[in-house]
Amino acid sequence: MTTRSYRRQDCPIAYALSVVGDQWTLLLIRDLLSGVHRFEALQKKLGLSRNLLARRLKQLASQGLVTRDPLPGTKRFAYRPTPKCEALWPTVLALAEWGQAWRGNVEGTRVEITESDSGKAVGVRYCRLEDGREVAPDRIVVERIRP
Amino acid sequence: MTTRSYRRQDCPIAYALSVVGDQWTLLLIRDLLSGVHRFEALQKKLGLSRNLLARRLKQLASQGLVTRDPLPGTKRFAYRPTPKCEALWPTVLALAEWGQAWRGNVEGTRVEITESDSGKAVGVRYCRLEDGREVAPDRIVVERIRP
DNA sequence: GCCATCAGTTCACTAAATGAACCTGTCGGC
DNA sequence: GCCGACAGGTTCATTTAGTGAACTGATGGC
Repeated sequence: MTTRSYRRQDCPIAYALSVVGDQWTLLLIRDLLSGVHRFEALQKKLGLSRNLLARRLKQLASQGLVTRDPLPGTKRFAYRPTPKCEALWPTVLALAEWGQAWRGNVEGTRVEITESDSGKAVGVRYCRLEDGREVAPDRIVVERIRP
Repeated sequence: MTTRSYRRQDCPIAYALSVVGDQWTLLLIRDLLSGVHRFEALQKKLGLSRNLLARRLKQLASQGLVTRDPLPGTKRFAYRPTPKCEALWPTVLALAEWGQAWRGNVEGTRVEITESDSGKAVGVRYCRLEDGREVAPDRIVVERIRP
């Protein structure tokens, strides 16, 4: 990736954006996470230039977000998300919730999150780590701690 | 903003990224949300060109994420986040958590989320909407519902 | 053997970001 | 009432990044 000036910022958000913060990467990750693993399929689904897709995949591989696995018996490949990539699910879903809530009354495709066994609706929220209870947005405090 | 091809995708994530998905916007929002409201201060803190900052602020204003309020008695302005912008807190904090967890053992600045009255640690997690109980990541199912 | 598909690469072109200089208005000092 | 500093921009030349089309080369099905 490029050496943007914000990479030098000492901030986990800046770090995260230096890895996944360009125009296509989070959309690419959305598709990798939802089971699209092949070059052609990704290119067709996203509509970005093959050129750039190849570059992005290399970058993601070099950052440890995807692996490039040869499909057995062929010369073809599957790009599979690693745990580092899967850990972006909450980010992607937080974006999806925001998009749904604020895109106006466009009746488009929705993203629904449910609990696997009960089928009950789930959202990306704040939780106390201690006991897993939800905390309302107006009761949270965000601090930056410098080492 | 530009008319990138992914804007035409019918997906709330693509919509969200069409608004906040470029290189600087989420970093800009991080600072707006943490109380930096002035043009000069934002430019110095972020280090992006004044040029581009002016453009991004206009775009964010036109999308309803910030207001440009004249400061009383002066010809100066404060850029303040609207509720639409504040609704991006979970996205920003999910990115921060990911950045912290995966940037390797760099001992840099951390972002800590706590509950205001108890001071207990809080994280961005999945919660059942019904009763606000945390749901483990391996028990969630994500579906796209087409209208 | 032939055409289609997959996984790229190369290249010319366009769009966007960068960095520096410039402009205007205000305030404070003197 | 002149000077410098600062806030909040705009303009412009240069650099960098993204786009789209064409090309390569290996497989695979029939």
